[in-house]
Amino acid sequence: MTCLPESFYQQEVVLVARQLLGMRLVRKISGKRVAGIIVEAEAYRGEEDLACHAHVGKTHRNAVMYGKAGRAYVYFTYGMHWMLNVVTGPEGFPAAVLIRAIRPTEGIEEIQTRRAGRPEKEWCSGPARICKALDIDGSLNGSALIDDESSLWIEEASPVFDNQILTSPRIGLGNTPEPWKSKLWRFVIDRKEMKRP
DNA sequence: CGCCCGATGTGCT
DNA sequence: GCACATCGGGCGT
Repeated sequence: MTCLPESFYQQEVVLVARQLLGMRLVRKISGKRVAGIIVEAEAYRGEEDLACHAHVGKTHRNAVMYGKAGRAYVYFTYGMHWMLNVVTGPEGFPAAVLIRAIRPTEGIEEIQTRRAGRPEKEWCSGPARICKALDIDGSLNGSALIDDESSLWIEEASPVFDNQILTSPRIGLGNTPEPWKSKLWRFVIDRKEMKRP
Protein backbone atom coordinates (compact mmCIF):
# COMPACT_ATOMS: atom_id res chain seq x y z
CA MET A 1 0.00 0.00 0.00
CA THR A 2 1.37 3.33 -1.04
CA CYS A 3 -0.67 6.20 0.24
CA LEU A 4 -0.65 9.58 -1.47
CA PRO A 5 1.99 11.92 0.00
CA GLU A 6 1.33 15.15 1.88
CA SER A 7 2.54 17.14 -1.16
CA PHE A 8 -0.45 15.88 -3.14
CA TYR A 9 -2.87 17.33 -0.60
CA GLN A 10 -0.99 20.62 -0.38
CA GLN A 11 -2.22 21.54 -3.85
CA GLU A 12 -5.11 23.88 -4.60
CA VAL A 13 -8.36 22.34 -3.31
CA VAL A 14 -10.26 22.42 -6.62
CA LEU A 15 -7.39 20.63 -8.32
CA VAL A 16 -7.25 18.04 -5.55
CA ALA A 17 -10.99 17.39 -5.88
CA ARG A 18 -10.52 16.76 -9.62
CA GLN A 19 -7.41 14.63 -9.10
CA LEU A 20 -9.04 12.42 -6.45
CA LEU A 21 -11.43 10.96 -9.02
CA GLY A 22 -10.23 7.48 -9.96
CA MET A 23 -8.13 7.10 -6.81
CA ARG A 24 -8.84 4.43 -4.22
CA LEU A 25 -10.14 5.24 -0.74
CA VAL A 26 -8.97 2.53 1.66
CA ARG A 27 -10.17 1.78 5.19
CA LYS A 28 -8.72 -0.93 7.36
CA ILE A 29 -11.36 -2.63 9.50
CA SER A 30 -9.98 -5.23 11.93
CA GLY A 31 -7.01 -5.89 9.67
CA LYS A 32 -8.97 -6.16 6.45
CA ARG A 33 -9.00 -3.75 3.52
CA VAL A 34 -12.34 -2.21 2.62
CA ALA A 35 -11.96 0.06 -0.38
CA GLY A 36 -13.49 1.73 -3.41
CA ILE A 37 -12.71 4.06 -6.29
CA ILE A 38 -13.66 7.70 -5.71
CA VAL A 39 -16.26 8.70 -8.29
CA GLU A 40 -17.63 11.97 -6.87
CA ALA A 41 -16.02 14.79 -4.86
CA GLU A 42 -16.55 18.47 -4.07
CA ALA A 43 -14.23 21.35 -3.13
CA TYR A 44 -14.87 23.74 -0.23
CA ARG A 45 -12.51 26.67 -0.32
CA GLY A 46 -11.69 29.19 2.43
CA GLU A 47 -13.63 31.59 4.65
CA GLU A 48 -14.75 33.50 1.57
CA ASP A 49 -16.67 30.47 0.24
CA LEU A 50 -20.06 30.85 1.92
CA ALA A 51 -20.79 27.14 1.46
CA CYS A 52 -17.66 26.15 3.39
CA HIS A 53 -17.92 25.47 7.11
CA ALA A 54 -15.01 27.89 7.57
CA HIS A 55 -17.14 30.84 6.40
CA VAL A 56 -17.91 31.62 10.07
CA GLY A 57 -14.21 31.71 10.96
CA LYS A 58 -12.26 29.18 12.94
CA THR A 59 -14.31 27.25 15.50
CA HIS A 60 -13.89 24.06 17.48
CA ARG A 61 -15.84 22.14 14.86
CA ASN A 62 -13.96 23.26 11.74
CA ALA A 63 -10.49 23.65 13.27
CA VAL A 64 -9.06 20.64 11.45
CA MET A 65 -9.63 22.38 8.11
CA TYR A 66 -7.20 25.09 9.20
CA GLY A 67 -4.51 22.52 9.93
CA LYS A 68 -2.12 20.46 7.87
CA ALA A 69 -3.05 19.00 4.50
CA GLY A 70 -3.67 15.28 4.23
CA ARG A 71 -5.79 14.98 7.37
CA ALA A 72 -9.37 13.78 7.61
CA TYR A 73 -12.01 16.35 8.50
CA VAL A 74 -14.95 14.27 9.72
CA TYR A 75 -18.05 16.03 10.99
CA PHE A 76 -21.53 15.14 12.18
CA THR A 77 -24.69 16.64 10.71
CA TYR A 78 -28.48 16.28 10.52
CA GLY A 79 -28.43 14.56 13.88
CA MET A 80 -27.34 11.24 12.42
CA HIS A 81 -24.81 11.47 9.58
CA TRP A 82 -21.01 11.56 9.39
CA MET A 83 -19.20 13.16 6.44
CA LEU A 84 -15.64 12.57 5.28
CA ASN A 85 -13.45 15.35 3.89
CA VAL A 86 -9.73 15.59 3.20
CA VAL A 87 -7.88 18.77 4.17
CA THR A 88 -5.91 20.48 1.39
CA GLY A 89 -3.68 23.47 0.70
CA PRO A 90 -1.30 25.37 2.94
CA GLU A 91 -1.64 25.24 6.72
CA GLY A 92 -3.78 28.12 7.96
CA PHE A 93 -5.96 28.25 4.84
CA PRO A 94 -9.18 26.30 5.48
CA ALA A 95 -10.05 24.09 2.52
CA ALA A 96 -11.20 20.51 2.09
CA VAL A 97 -12.62 18.03 -0.38
CA LEU A 98 -15.86 16.23 0.50
CA ILE A 99 -15.83 12.63 -0.70
CA ARG A 100 -19.37 12.09 -1.98
CA ALA A 101 -19.33 8.65 -3.61
CA ILE A 102 -17.12 5.62 -4.21
CA ARG A 103 -17.48 2.44 -6.26
CA PRO A 104 -16.71 -0.48 -3.90
CA THR A 105 -13.86 -2.74 -5.03
CA GLU A 106 -12.57 -4.57 -1.93
CA GLY A 107 -14.17 -5.86 1.26
CA ILE A 108 -17.54 -6.14 -0.41
CA GLU A 109 -18.82 -8.54 2.25
CA GLU A 110 -18.01 -6.05 4.98
CA ILE A 111 -19.77 -3.28 3.08
CA GLN A 112 -22.75 -5.50 2.39
CA THR A 113 -23.06 -6.30 6.07
CA ARG A 114 -22.81 -2.67 7.10
CA ARG A 115 -25.38 -1.63 4.47
CA ALA A 116 -27.72 -4.58 4.98
CA GLY A 117 -31.13 -4.39 3.40
CA ARG A 118 -30.33 -1.67 0.90
CA PRO A 119 -29.84 -1.95 -2.86
CA GLU A 120 -26.23 -2.30 -4.00
CA LYS A 121 -26.38 0.98 -5.93
CA GLU A 122 -26.96 2.83 -2.65
CA TRP A 123 -24.18 1.23 -0.63
CA CYS A 124 -21.63 4.02 -1.13
CA SER A 125 -23.37 6.68 -3.24
CA GLY A 126 -23.61 9.61 -0.86
CA PRO A 127 -21.24 11.11 1.71
CA ALA A 128 -23.04 9.68 4.75
CA ARG A 129 -23.42 6.29 3.05
CA ILE A 130 -19.65 6.04 2.55
CA CYS A 131 -19.07 6.70 6.23
CA LYS A 132 -21.65 4.08 7.20
CA ALA A 133 -20.18 1.52 4.79
CA LEU A 134 -16.55 2.10 5.82
CA ASP A 135 -17.17 2.63 9.55
CA ILE A 136 -15.96 6.23 9.50
CA ASP A 137 -16.96 8.52 12.37
CA GLY A 138 -15.70 11.35 14.55
CA SER A 139 -12.96 9.24 16.06
CA LEU A 140 -11.11 9.70 12.74
CA ASN A 141 -11.41 13.50 12.75
CA GLY A 142 -7.94 15.01 12.38
CA SER A 143 -6.24 11.71 11.60
CA ALA A 144 -3.44 11.69 9.03
CA LEU A 145 -4.09 9.94 5.72
CA ILE A 146 -0.40 10.03 4.83
CA ASP A 147 1.41 7.62 7.12
CA ASP A 148 1.55 3.86 7.46
CA GLU A 149 0.00 3.90 10.93
CA SER A 150 -3.28 5.07 9.50
CA SER A 151 -6.43 3.01 9.20
CA LEU A 152 -7.67 5.35 6.49
CA TRP A 153 -5.82 6.59 3.40
CA ILE A 154 -6.05 7.16 -0.35
CA GLU A 155 -3.85 5.49 -2.96
CA GLU A 156 -3.36 5.77 -6.70
CA ALA A 157 -5.48 3.52 -8.88
CA SER A 158 -6.39 4.24 -12.50
CA PRO A 159 -6.18 7.72 -14.02
CA VAL A 160 -9.36 9.35 -15.26
CA PHE A 161 -9.34 11.39 -18.48
CA ASP A 162 -10.96 14.81 -18.63
CA ASN A 163 -13.58 13.64 -21.11
CA GLN A 164 -14.86 11.13 -18.53
CA ILE A 165 -15.54 13.85 -15.98
CA LEU A 166 -18.66 15.92 -15.40
CA THR A 167 -18.75 19.10 -13.33
CA SER A 168 -21.71 20.75 -11.64
CA PRO A 169 -22.62 23.04 -8.77
CA ARG A 170 -22.19 21.49 -5.34
CA ILE A 171 -25.10 19.51 -3.90
CA GLY A 172 -27.34 20.64 -1.08
CA LEU A 173 -26.47 24.35 -0.88
CA GLY A 174 -30.07 25.56 -0.64
CA ASN A 175 -29.56 28.96 0.99
CA THR A 176 -25.99 29.67 -0.07
CA PRO A 177 -25.68 32.98 -1.99
CA GLU A 178 -24.07 33.42 -5.40
CA PRO A 179 -21.51 33.10 -6.74
CA TRP A 180 -20.75 30.23 -4.36
CA LYS A 181 -23.93 28.33 -5.05
CA SER A 182 -23.07 28.02 -8.74
CA LYS A 183 -19.35 27.33 -8.58
CA LEU A 184 -18.57 24.23 -10.63
CA TRP A 185 -16.66 22.59 -7.82
CA ARG A 186 -18.35 19.19 -7.96
CA PHE A 187 -16.58 16.50 -10.00
CA VAL A 188 -18.14 13.20 -11.04
CA ILE A 189 -16.96 10.30 -13.19
CA ASP A 190 -19.47 9.96 -16.02
CA ARG A 191 -20.63 6.34 -15.94
CA LYS A 192 -21.63 6.43 -19.61
CA GLU A 193 -18.38 7.81 -21.01
CA MET A 194 -15.79 5.03 -20.97
CA LYS A 195 -13.87 6.07 -24.08
CA ARG A 196 -10.24 7.13 -24.26
CA PRO A 197 -9.20 10.53 -25.61
C1' DC B 1 -37.99 6.86 -10.95
C1' DG B 2 -39.35 11.35 -8.63
C1' DC B 3 -41.02 14.28 -4.87
C1' DC B 4 -42.09 14.98 -0.10
C1' DC B 5 -41.22 14.76 4.59
C1' DG B 6 -39.69 13.31 9.13
C1' DA B 7 -35.73 11.86 11.82
C1' DT B 8 -32.59 13.58 15.28
C1' DG B 9 -28.00 15.98 17.50
C1' DT B 10 -25.12 19.84 17.59
C1' DG B 11 -22.82 24.20 16.59
C1' DC B 12 -23.38 28.84 16.39
C1' DT B 13 -26.20 33.47 16.56
C1' DG C 1 -33.96 28.75 18.45
C1' DC C 2 -32.80 27.37 14.07
C1' DA C 3 -30.23 25.82 10.23
C1' DC C 4 -27.82 21.99 8.62
C1' DA C 5 -22.24 19.92 2.56
C1' DT C 6 -28.39 13.95 4.23
C1' DC C 7 -30.91 9.66 4.12
C1' DG C 8 -34.63 6.45 3.70
C1' DG C 9 -39.50 5.34 3.59
C1' DG C 10 -43.90 6.21 1.50
C1' DC C 11 -46.62 7.02 -2.15
C1' DG C 12 -47.71 8.75 -6.92
C1' DT C 13 -46.37 8.37 -11.97
